[in-house]
Amino acid sequence: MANINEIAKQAGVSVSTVSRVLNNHPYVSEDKRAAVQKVIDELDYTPNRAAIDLIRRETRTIGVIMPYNNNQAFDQLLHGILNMSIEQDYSVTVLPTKYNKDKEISYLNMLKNKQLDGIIITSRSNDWESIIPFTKYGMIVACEYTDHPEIGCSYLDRYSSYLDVFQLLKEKGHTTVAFTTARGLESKSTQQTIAAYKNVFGELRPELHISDCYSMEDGSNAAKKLLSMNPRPTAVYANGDEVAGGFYQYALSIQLKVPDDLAIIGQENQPIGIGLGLSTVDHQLVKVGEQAFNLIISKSREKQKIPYRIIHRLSI
Amino acid sequence: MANINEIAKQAGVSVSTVSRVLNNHPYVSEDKRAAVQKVIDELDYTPNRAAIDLIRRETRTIGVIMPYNNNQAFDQLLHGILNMSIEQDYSVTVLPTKYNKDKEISYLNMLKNKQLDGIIITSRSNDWESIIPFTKYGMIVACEYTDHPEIGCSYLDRYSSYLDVFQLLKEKGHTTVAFTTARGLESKSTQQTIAAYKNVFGELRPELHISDCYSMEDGSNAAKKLLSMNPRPTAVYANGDEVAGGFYQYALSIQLKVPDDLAIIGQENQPIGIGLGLSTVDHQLVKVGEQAFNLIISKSREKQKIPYRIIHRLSI
DNA sequence: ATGAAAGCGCTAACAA
DNA sequence: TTGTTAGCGCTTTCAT
Repeated sequence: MANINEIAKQAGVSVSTVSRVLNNHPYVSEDKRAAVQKVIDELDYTPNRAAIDLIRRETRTIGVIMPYNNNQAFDQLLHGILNMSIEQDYSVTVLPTKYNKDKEISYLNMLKNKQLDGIIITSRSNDWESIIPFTKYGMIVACEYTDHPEIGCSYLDRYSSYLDVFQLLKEKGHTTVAFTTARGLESKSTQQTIAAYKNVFGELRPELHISDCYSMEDGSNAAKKLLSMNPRPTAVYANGDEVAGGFYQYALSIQLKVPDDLAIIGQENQPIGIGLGLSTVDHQLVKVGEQAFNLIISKSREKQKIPYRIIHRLSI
Repeated sequence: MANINEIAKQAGVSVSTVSRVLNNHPYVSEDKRAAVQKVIDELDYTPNRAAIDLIRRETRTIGVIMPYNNNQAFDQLLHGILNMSIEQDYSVTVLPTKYNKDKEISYLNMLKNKQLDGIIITSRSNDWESIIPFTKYGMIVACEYTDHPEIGCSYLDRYSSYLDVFQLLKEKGHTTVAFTTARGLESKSTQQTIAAYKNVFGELRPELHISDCYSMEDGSNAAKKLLSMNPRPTAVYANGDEVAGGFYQYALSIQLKVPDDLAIIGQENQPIGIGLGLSTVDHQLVKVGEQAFNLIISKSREKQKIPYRIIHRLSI
């Protein structure tokens, strides 16, 4: 395809003038501008983005590190990020890690080679010490809280949220309450859940915590295990509405009534929870994503807490 | 950050030699190679990607046009695409359109300005005539069938699949069967559903088709409408397992038994369907995505049909 | 208001 | 095996 020299030649002007009309600079006479535009249209010319990126030292592209894309929570985050990227005319590149440390680092290197202006980390497997050196090359924003001043944060206060829910359950008279998590102890959010639990109920009997829950099916399996205990839990806090849905389904299948026999509360206000009428705590992940994007492009390293809200339906 | 000239100077070699070690070219003596590598490590140097893209005329990045990211079906496609992109060391950029025609065209322009090597269209609002001119600038692959030879296709044979399901339902003795779709008549897949329906059942009473169904809640609402008809449908083919789940939920809530009073079959083998034991037709969207990606990077304009499979559970 | 020219950081053809 | 050099397509001083 034609380049800027070609346009300049055919329009009978210099490349600088062409560049000026391309970038809407002032101080271009109307006739020259028109002449240039005419040739641009005729030749169906578009400036080469790589050349512009090279000279401008920016790509207007940001990357999103996420373990999986086929997961409701990460999907909500991504959705928020995409919302803002459209408004701000940025591109976003998805960087799936499956929690592979090396992969994660290789993605961070895209900052170093100027392929990306910034990276949003929705979940990570490397520790901050390995990540922070890359802030030298571009903005890094996390969707979790961290003290490190180099990292901007758009986060939800999981601990408070978990505390709230467990307290609510306790107030309703539940003494044996179970909960599920996605990852195990290597995950900060699992650790926070456990801490909140202990804060409210004193101690945690290990069998009341089931990890590796992602789908409705996982929820059903967890319910099966939990509800065969004696005494069995009277309430469960699931790490997502799909998992909560699995609990609901299994409970019904063994003639337990929700919430009388089993109280259920999920997370993230997902479609299935709406359909099933499950109470949930909405961590507003879409907003978390939107805010993360805002931090990136405003080059801010602020720590921004996004409020959660408990949505009361009929399952607790 | 340092550039290739800096490395060359400090290593006491020419830039070509540096370039050669960077690209693992043969004909570099071991000592020079070592010297260069040493400086590269010391200076923590990484080649600038924009410069490489500029000269190579490729970005190793492909774009994925999709209406929404927060949708199970598109998510499966994206998942497949990401699977292959990791293997092939490509980046993928998400291009959300919300079915906005202009936005869609602006994304296609990223091919023209060399920002993207190729684009996968998972769903579109522009007609092919507007899209095809862009094949001049890069590969375009669609996740639907089209005759146009310029467009590679990784597609599912929706018509056959719909035909199969309706036939199955008919064989089971159902005469009044309803179905749901996402979009209305502007969508080819809706048109195909209707055509298959008419092929099997002769005519379609308009009230048996409900569009704009995306979530479980939409499914419940559709069920409410459908099941209050007289005579009411005895089977429903939902355009997704979440929608099917909504039907299931509503049917149970009014004491209808599945499948005796209402047979339900969904699509895409989603977690909720597994949890609820709903029969479904799995269009293998992950594979469709993977194949689309393969077509793009092998620069093939083939038409590849991905087989579907009906998964029999207990809801029909 | 316009143009000449010097890069941005890299690759590759050519020469040695 | 190595170096010189001419670009890739653009932006941006600096003159004029």
